[in-house]
Amino acid sequence: MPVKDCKTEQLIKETAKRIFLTEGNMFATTQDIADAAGVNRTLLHYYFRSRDVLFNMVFKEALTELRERLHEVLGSQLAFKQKIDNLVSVFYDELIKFPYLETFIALQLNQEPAKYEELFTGLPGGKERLKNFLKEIQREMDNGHIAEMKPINFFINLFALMAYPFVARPIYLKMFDLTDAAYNKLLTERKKSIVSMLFKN
Amino acid sequence: MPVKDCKTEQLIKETAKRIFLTEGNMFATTQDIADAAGVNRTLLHYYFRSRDVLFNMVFKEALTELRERLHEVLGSQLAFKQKIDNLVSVFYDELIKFPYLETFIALQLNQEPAKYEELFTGLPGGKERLKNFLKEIQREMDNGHIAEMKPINFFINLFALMAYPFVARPIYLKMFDLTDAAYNKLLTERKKSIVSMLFKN
DNA sequence: TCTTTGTTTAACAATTTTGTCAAACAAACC
DNA sequence: GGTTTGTTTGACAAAATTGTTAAACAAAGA
Repeated sequence: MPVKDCKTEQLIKETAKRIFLTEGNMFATTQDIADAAGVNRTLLHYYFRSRDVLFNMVFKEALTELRERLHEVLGSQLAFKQKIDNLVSVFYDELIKFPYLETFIALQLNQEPAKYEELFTGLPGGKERLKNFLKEIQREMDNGHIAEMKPINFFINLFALMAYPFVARPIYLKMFDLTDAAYNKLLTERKKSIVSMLFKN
Repeated sequence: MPVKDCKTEQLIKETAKRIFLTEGNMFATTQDIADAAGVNRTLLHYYFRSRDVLFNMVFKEALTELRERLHEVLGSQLAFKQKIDNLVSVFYDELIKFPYLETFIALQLNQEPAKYEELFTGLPGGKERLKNFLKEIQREMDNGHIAEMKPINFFINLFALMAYPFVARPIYLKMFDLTDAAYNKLLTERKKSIVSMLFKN
């Protein structure tokens, strides 16, 4: 018998990830994905049974990976500012790979909340680590390092400044007649300045 | 003959707007929309010919309205800070009505750029007004009122801080176990603080 | 070589969604 | 009342998409 190589299975999954999360094509059909992967459409059903299973697997994997990386950063023993620095780097890496991950999760979570429940409760200690991070934020405010606000608002600001420019890229390309390269340069410059925007100086 | 009342036509369009842009259900079928509007599905085709036409009309109308309102604010003769204040108010109003408008435009613009071309070139004087606003931002930096950065980054920051919390609402509801009411309160608080976040004090 | 196991394919079936059409209907106007 | 014009409906057709099956195929081991 031939060894289970999983090569085709992996190829299909990676292609689906690219189409859904990198290119942001929510409406891609099984045929679209099969074509992009260069395989027969039936293989998609052979390995994943249905489009829905593949769709959810792709999200679950991508979000789990992101969550684990952020979890690690938040749990590190670094100084606050250094921690934020790492967080920006880690999240930027993810955004470059999957700029539409957050958008899709948000849309899906709105449509079928039950289905994605586990994605937010699956990692043990996640809630605690998040709460501790909010406390850390509060401490930094008390120390006068960052402006006074609800810690959760600081958290949202941080992610807004990182994620939004990736999601809204097509709009700003059109709006300001920018090339992809020019926009990428802008994103790189932003990366350096996000931390300084959030801290008092 | 009966007077053309357009009542049903309007009802269908408003319902589609609600489903697509307020509830964020991109996958809604013609049947879904007809059911939500309480009309026969054939009427949707009678008035709009196809799902695609309706889909595009909904976007075009919503975006055109938003663009005109922003255009007006940008063109006003108010002081810079007051102008930003107005902009936040206007954009917040739109986000409450259609939180998913920007997301959808971004996704669609990525998939079929040609189709949405006109939405960005249709308003005469739009580009100039935008350029002037960027110059205004530069002047404020020169005067030391806001931190030094590329004006376009100030622009993106402004919209990131406004729009992202609406788009990512479902994620934060889950992540921090918040009720809709609590999140709305958060959004209201943010509204007041967005301006102060962007300006030196 | 023959069997076993897993992979790939084409053809087919089922389902879902979209789009069409003719007929029924309702209101204004003669 | 009958005509006209626009509206609404159900039945039907077409298209697109998903899912299934049986058979061909390939590689490894007895």
